[in-house]
Amino acid sequence: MKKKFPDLESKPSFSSIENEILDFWKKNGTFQKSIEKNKNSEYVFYDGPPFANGLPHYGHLLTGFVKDIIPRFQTMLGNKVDRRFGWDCHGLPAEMESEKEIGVSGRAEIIKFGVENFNDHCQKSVMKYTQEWEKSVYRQARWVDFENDYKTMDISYMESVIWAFKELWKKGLIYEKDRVMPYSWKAETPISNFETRLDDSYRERSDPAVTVKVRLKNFEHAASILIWTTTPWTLPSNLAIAVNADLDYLVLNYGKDNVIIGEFAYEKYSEEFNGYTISKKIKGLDLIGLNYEPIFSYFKGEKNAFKILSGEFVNTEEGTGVVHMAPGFGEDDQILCEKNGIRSLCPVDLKGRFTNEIKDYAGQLVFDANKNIIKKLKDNEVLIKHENYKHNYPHSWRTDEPLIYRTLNSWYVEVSKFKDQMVTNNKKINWIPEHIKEGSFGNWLEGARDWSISRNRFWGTPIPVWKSTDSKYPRVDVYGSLDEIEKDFGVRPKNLHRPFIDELTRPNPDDPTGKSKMVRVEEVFDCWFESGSMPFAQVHYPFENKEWFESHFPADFIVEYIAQTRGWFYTLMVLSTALFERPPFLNAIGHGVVVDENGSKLSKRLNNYPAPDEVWTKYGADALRWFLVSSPILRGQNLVMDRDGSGIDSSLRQVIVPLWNSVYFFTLYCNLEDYDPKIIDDADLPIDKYILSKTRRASNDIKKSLSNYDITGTCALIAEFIETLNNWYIRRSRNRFWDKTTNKNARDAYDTLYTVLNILLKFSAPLIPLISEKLYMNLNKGNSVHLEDWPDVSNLVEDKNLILNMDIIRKIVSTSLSIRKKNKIRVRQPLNELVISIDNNDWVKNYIELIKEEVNVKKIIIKMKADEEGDEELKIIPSKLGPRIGSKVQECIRLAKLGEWKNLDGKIIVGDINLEENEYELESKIINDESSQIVMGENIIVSLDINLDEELIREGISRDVIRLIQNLRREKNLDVSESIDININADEAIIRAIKENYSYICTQVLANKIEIGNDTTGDSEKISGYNISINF
RNA sequence: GGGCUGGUAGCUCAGCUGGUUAGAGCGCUACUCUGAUAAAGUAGAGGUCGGAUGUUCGAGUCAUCCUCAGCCCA
Repeated sequence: MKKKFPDLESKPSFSSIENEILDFWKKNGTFQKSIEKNKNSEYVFYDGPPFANGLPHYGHLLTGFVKDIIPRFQTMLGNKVDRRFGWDCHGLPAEMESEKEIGVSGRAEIIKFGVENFNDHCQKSVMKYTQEWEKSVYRQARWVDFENDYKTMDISYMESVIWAFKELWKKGLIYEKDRVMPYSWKAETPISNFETRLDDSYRERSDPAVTVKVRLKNFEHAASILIWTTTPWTLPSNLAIAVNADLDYLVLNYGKDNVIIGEFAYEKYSEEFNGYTISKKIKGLDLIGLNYEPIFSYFKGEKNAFKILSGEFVNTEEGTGVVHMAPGFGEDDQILCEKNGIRSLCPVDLKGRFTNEIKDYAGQLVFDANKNIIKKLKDNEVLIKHENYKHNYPHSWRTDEPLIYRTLNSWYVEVSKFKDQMVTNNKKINWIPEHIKEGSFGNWLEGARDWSISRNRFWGTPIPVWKSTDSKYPRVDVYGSLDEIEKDFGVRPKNLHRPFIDELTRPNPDDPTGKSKMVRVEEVFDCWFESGSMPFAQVHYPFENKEWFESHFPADFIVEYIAQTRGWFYTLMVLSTALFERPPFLNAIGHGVVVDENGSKLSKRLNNYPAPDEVWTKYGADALRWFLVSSPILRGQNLVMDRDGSGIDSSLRQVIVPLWNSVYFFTLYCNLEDYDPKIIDDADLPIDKYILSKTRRASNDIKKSLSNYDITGTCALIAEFIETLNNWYIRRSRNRFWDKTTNKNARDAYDTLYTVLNILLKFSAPLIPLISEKLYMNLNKGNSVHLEDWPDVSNLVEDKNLILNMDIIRKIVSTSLSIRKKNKIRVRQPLNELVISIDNNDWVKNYIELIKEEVNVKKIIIKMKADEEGDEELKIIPSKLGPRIGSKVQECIRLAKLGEWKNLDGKIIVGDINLEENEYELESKIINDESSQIVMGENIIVSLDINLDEELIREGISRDVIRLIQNLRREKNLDVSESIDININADEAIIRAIKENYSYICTQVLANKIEIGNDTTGDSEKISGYNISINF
C-alpha cells in the first residue's frame, strides 16, 4: 500500500537532510523560481560586497542569515527580491596579500616588479577564496545569485565609479590638498579617517613618553617650560608650543631654576621636583606669545616659529598642560600653526624614515629613531622624565604596524559641505536597533569630516584626473566615462587599471609651446569609495540600466555589522546624498559581533570557536541560523559563542527537534490510518479551536514582527508556538490519533493538526528554511514551501476568549498536579474527583474530559465560587484607585492587606473610602488545606479528593502494569501498530488488579490476550512493592 | 573631556506610555510523567533590579549625579 506521506525518520540526521534539500533546490532551480513567481511588486535588497580574499567566518554567516531571512519573507509576501552577490576586489587588503605572495614589500619594490605584473597578480589572487565563499554561502542555505554577480574590478563597475567622481567634481565637491592624515608607512599610503576607526585598528601599544624642558626667552618669571609627548621623533620638527589660556600653571623654583608646568600635573612630577617650591601661579594667557629656543636646530630661523600659542584642545587629561606642536605630524598642530603663519614641515619620507633635513637621523625609521633622540635630549640635559606609556594607538588594519600622522597630498570629497543633508536623509531611515539612528550613526554624520578618497597605490580604480606637467601652463582634466577618454586620447581603454590608464597622455592644449603633457595623477581610489558606489555601479549606471536604477534606489533593506556605520553604511550615505540627494536605503540592521566566552573576538589564532564544518555536520545550518538570529546580537549586542557550540545544540533541542517531531508524529499515525487529511477553518472541540486560533494569531504576529525587522522577536514567537503545539495540543490530543478515523473525533484531530502544521511550516520557512522545506515537502507531495505565499489565515477561526480560557484550564491543571505533589500521590494513580470552584463557569464543562485525563481523576465537579465558604481577600488595583484618591491609596492598600474593610451589600468600603467597581478585586484567601489550593492569579479554588480505596489502588497498579509493558514494547522496538500476546507471572495483588482491568489493559498495550502463568523467563520488576515478570 | 550602548537569578536575556508579591530560557536539586520527542510536568534553591539623591500617593521603569564594562570621538 502506498503511504499517504513518505515516512520520516524518528531520529534524523539533520545534516544529511539539509544536504538533500540543498541538492533538491539546486536541481530544481527553486531559488530562481522563487524570484520569478512574483512579478507585480519588488523589494530591493543590496548585498554589501565582502573582500573576496578573506575566508568567511561567523560574522559573515550571521549577516548572511539575515540577508537570507528578510528576502525569503518578502518573497512570501509576494515581492520579487533580486539578490545579487558582489565582490569587493580592490584595495589595500588585496595588495597586501599579493605583496606577501609575491614576496615584495612597498611601493618601490612593486614598481620594480612592474605595476602590470603586480596588478595581474592582484586580479588573480583576489578571487582565490571565491570557491570557499560560494561553498559556505551554499551550505548555510543562503539564496543569492552568484552567476550574475558583480565585481568592483569590472570595467563597467569602474566606469560608473569614475562617473561618480566626475559628478562630484562638477558639483564642486572634490578638492586636492596637503593635510595631516593617518599614514601607513609600510603600505606607503594614507588611510582614511574612518578606516582607522573600524574595529581592530586601535590596539594597545607602549610608547616612550618624554617630558622635556624648553628654554624660554625673556620671561621674567621662569627660564623654562615643560612639554610632554609620546612621539619623541616629532620633536626635531617642533615649530611651536601650545597652552590653554584658561588653565592654571605653576612656576616652580629651586635655587636658580625656574620651570613652568600645568598645575594639574604638578603632583605627577613630585619626584622630579622634590625640593622645589611653588613661587607663582599664572594663567596660560600670560604665556601666550612668548618665544623659546628651538629644541633641535634643524629648522632654526623658520618663519613665525618657536612661539607659545593658544590651543583650546590642550586639556588636563595627560601630560603637562603644555603641548608641543609639529605641524607636519598632527592635525591640531597643523591647523593651529597654519593660523599663525607657520609652515607644515614633514622631514619624513614615504617609508617613514627621516630625510636628509634631519641629518643626524636620516634614513632611520621614526620609531627606531626615538631612542637616539631621547639620548640626545638627555645629553642636552633637557630630559626631565622618560617613562613607558601604554595607550590605544591606531594600527594599520591590514599590515598591523603602528600608523603615523603626517601631511600628505590627497583628494577629498567635501563631505562637510552637505553633511546637513545627510542628517536629513538619515531621518528617513528605519534603523534596527533604533538607537543607531540618533546615536552612533546620527552623531557620526553630524560630525562628518571631509573624506580622503585617494590612495598612493596600484590596485584600484584610478583617480580619473589628468594634469599638466608644466605648472606654467596649468590644466586639469577630469574624465567620467570611457567615451570622454576616447575622445581626448583617441583610444578606448579596454582596461581601466594601472598601468594601462597611465600610458594615456596627450599634449597640453593650453601650452602654446607644445612641450608639456597631460599626465594622469598617480593615485587610485580608496576602495570604500567603490563599495559606496555599489547601488549604481553594480548595474553600470548611468551608461546602462537607467530605468532599472531609478526604480531600485534606494534599497528597501541592507544589513551589516554595527561598525559599518563608519564604513559601508556611511560611504553609501555620502555618495547617495551627494549624487542623488536621497538616502541610499530605507531599513538597515546593524548587528553585533560574535565573541568567545571571554569576550574576545573569534580568531583562528586563538582557536576559540567551533569549526563551521563541524557545525554543519553536527548540528546543521538551521540550528546555527536559529542560534545566531534568535540571540540579542540582532539588537546590536554581542553574542557569546561557546567553543563547544552548546548554544547551537540547545537550538536544535528546543526548536528544530520539536518541529521535526510534531510532523513525524502526524505522519506516523496518519500513515497507519491511511487517512487523507483536509485543510480546515474551524472545528468542534475546544482544543482544536484553541490551536487553530493560536495558529492564526501566531501567523499574524510573526508577519508583523518580520515586517518590522524584529527577527529576534520573531524567533521567540515561533518557539512559543512550537512549544504550545507539542507540549499542549499534541500531548493532549494523542489518544485521538490512535483512534480509528472512522470516528469524527479522530478525523478532526488529523485535519486540525494537518492544517496547523502546514501554516507553521510556512511561517517558520524563512527562519528554518531547510528543515521546514523537508517537512513541508513531505506533507505536500514535494512542493517547496519557499514557493508558497505567506499563509492566509483570514478564514481561520480566532476565538480570543477560548485562548484566555485555555490558559485558565492549564493553570487549573497545574494547580491540581501541585496538590498531588504535595500529597505525594503519583499521577498514574487515579483519584475520584476534583472540585473546581469558579464563577461564570459555563465554559468550563467543555474542558472536563481534558482536565480528567490530565489530572487523572474520574469525576469533575464544577461549583459556583460564590457558594464557597470562606473569607475573601480585598485586592486594591492601584492603577485605577491611585489617580482618583492620590496619597490615600497607600493607606487603603495597607488596610486591605490587614483585612480591615467592609462589604455592605456589594459596596466595598475601606476606611472612609467607597471603592468603585473597577478599583478592586475580591479573591479567596489562600487555603492551607492539604487538598485545596487557590489558582494563582485567578479567582478559582481547586479541591482534589485525595482519598484512596482498594479499587482505586488496583487501578493504579493496572496503570503501572501498562507502563511496564509499554516500556518493554519500546525496548523490543515493536511497531506501534503490532499486536502482542502477553504472559505475566506476578503476586496475587497485581493479578487481581489485572483481572479487574483486563480489557482496558489489552486495548492500551495492543494485546490479543494476557495469560497469567508460571513463565518466569520475563524481566522481573516491582510495582508498589509487589513482584511481576512480563514476557511477550 | 565628550558621545553611544549596556549593568535585572549561577549563565543568556525579557520587563510597553511609572501601579505595589520582578519574569522567561538554560543550568542545578528532588519527585513525577511519557505507545513522536534530544521532551514534558510539579516543587525547590537562587535577586538590596550597579550605587546615591530626587520627582511621585507609588520607581526596575522618569530626572540628576556617581560607578563599572564595551564601543566611538577629541
